[in-house]
Amino acid sequence: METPQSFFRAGELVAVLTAQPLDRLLDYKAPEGGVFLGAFVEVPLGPRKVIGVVWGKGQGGYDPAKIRPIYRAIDVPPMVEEMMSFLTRVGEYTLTPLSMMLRLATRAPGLTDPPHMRRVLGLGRGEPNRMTPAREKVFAVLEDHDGLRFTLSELSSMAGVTSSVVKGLVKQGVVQEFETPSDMPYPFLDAQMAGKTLTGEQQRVAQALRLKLRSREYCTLLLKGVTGSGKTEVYLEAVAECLAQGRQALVLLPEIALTVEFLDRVEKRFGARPAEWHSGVTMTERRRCWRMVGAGKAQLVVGARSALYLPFQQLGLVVVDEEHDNSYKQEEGVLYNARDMAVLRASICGASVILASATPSLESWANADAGKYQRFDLAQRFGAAELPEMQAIDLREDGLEQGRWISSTLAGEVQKRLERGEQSLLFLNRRGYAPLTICRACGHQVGCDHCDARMVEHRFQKRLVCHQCGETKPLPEACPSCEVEGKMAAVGPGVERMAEEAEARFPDARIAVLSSDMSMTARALKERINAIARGEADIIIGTQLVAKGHNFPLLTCVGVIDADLGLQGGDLRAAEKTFQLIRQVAGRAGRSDKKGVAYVQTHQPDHPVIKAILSGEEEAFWKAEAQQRRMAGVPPYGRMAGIVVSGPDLSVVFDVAGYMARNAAGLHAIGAEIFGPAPAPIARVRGRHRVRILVKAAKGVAIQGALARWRGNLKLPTNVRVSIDIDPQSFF
DNA sequence: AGCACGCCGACT
DNA sequence: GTCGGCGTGCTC
Repeated sequence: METPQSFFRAGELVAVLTAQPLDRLLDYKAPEGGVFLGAFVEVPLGPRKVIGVVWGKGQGGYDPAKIRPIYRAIDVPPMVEEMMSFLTRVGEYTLTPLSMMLRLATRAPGLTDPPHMRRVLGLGRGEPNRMTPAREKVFAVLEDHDGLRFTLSELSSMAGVTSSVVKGLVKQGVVQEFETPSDMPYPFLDAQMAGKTLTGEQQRVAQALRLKLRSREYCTLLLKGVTGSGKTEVYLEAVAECLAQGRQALVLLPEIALTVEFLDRVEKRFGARPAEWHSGVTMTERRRCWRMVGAGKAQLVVGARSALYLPFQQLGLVVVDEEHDNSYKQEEGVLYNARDMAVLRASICGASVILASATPSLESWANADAGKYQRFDLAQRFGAAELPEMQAIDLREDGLEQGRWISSTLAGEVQKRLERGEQSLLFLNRRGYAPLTICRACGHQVGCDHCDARMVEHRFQKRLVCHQCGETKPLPEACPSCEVEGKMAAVGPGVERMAEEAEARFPDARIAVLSSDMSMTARALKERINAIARGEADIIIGTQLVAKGHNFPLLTCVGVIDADLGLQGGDLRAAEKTFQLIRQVAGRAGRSDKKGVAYVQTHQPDHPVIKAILSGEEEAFWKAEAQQRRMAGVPPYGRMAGIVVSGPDLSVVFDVAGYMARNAAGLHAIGAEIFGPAPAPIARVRGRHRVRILVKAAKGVAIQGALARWRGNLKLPTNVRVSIDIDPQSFF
């Protein structure tokens, strides 16, 4: 039955939301045949045709003579009301115009195209004029796969003949061309297939998750499991339950590199691969994914944060794996945290959320502590009995030589592993060769011309690279400032320089560097990691890439080169991030039956965070950290917003920001505090100066309204932009 | 976002 | 005199 509001007859006035940055709805006339609420449509806008969604009944108030009809409805199922309300709520929360939200939800290629067809070949009629051995092979393939059809390249490679053989047969009509929709349905995922045998603990947690799914009511579950405890196997049971209910499931991963391994696991568990959605998939594949999800025909999607905006028809479960990972925070365009928006989306459509991590974010820990999330712990490691032993190496005692970063104690431990044929991992969260290049004559530091960042030397590429904007330039022979030649020097270590030191110290060892800037596809990277995991390297040198969920069964020694690195900079989350990262890296050691040890090089072994890392007393760490934040009134015990004012002229930008800070009565009225303006963490990006204001309010206060009015009242000079980041990731 | 309209500097 | 810079405003 059509409810009165859900269908509009031809000629009726409807409000359409377009993906143009208009920030309001436009009225159109419903087309011939009418349209449903939520229908994806093409509408005329000025001289163009743009995509839109029927958002409700017409608002009126616009010259009726100028109202044009909807051009046509697009051949995809209408947006469900849950999705419309999700986009509205995310927009309100993040202070993003609704049109921009729709843009996120329609980021699929060829949405307005008619269904793509592709040419496939099957058995035709009659006999070929002449039978040859090559032709026989083609017929053999077609007859073996009774009635199945293949593309030209599939058929010729399966038959082991060139495509011209097949083309010749097509010409005679004995092999026939057919048209078939090119968006292939995804293979069926069999939720009834038996999974891996679970341990008692895993089974108990899996069963609890299944029961939660069965209630079909919104809930968020925090699944905390130490590295190697089988978190994935456990939440795949929840996925199985969801699929068995006929609902769709979404698994979010923080990094593309993790998807390949995850796809394999899904295939083992459900007999086929799920849909994939992230920046690495091809246009055709994206199109297929979006359309199949919208048609309710993709049972499971594995993807990056933007997969949250896919047009699910009946979403039952969202898993946010490695939920503490800060790459879930979108830092450009629409500023949102995918972990939090996953919870919002699930709460709107009665789905469950599983937040999985070995080292949960303080936010999730606090929500579980407050009873908002239900927490499940997997305490036991599968196989290996315990977490690696943690040992501090006090760099004040175990001194380092100039230009060296591996202490003699750590070197000795690595040497022992080499002799035993075991692997060692040296962890340093810094890409490139050296983070800083200075002139020994005048002290000049080489910075990026467009940003405020220092250029990082990448010796493999023989260039300096800006990690902010990607700009590169050759290593200068002479100082760009004083022009003295041959005095440019690399200062500080990056992974490439660590590799150099390791090669010098362990000349016979096979050394592999794993860093996120190695331009590799996800598959190639996974391939390399697998090769290393099989034992094709003795010493692995890596950035935080290695902390994220890869298994190295032969690894028994982890060396954290600089545990103090993350604690500098005074960021609010510095302690939490350092704690999580080092715990994650340490968890790489001793996964199979061999015991692992993690050596943590530090100048401050008595620092509370370093002590918590070493002792492994997580609950104590969290309680202490929570207390600190509660006292400071910062997230998750207070609300924050970061306002970045940017423009090409620094003094104009500062004037605007200063004016904003002084004229914020509306914010003071709701009890908010204002800090700044101060230069933003990265004070210049691509030629634009950035100045930051921080707004802090009590937890219960909805600051969006006041912020929106504050921004709305401004008359900004041209070229100056103001962006508001609710719940910013970094604070200073 | 695009695209047109419109008002001021350096060219044929 | 005009070509074209991009600031401003509009799109149902």
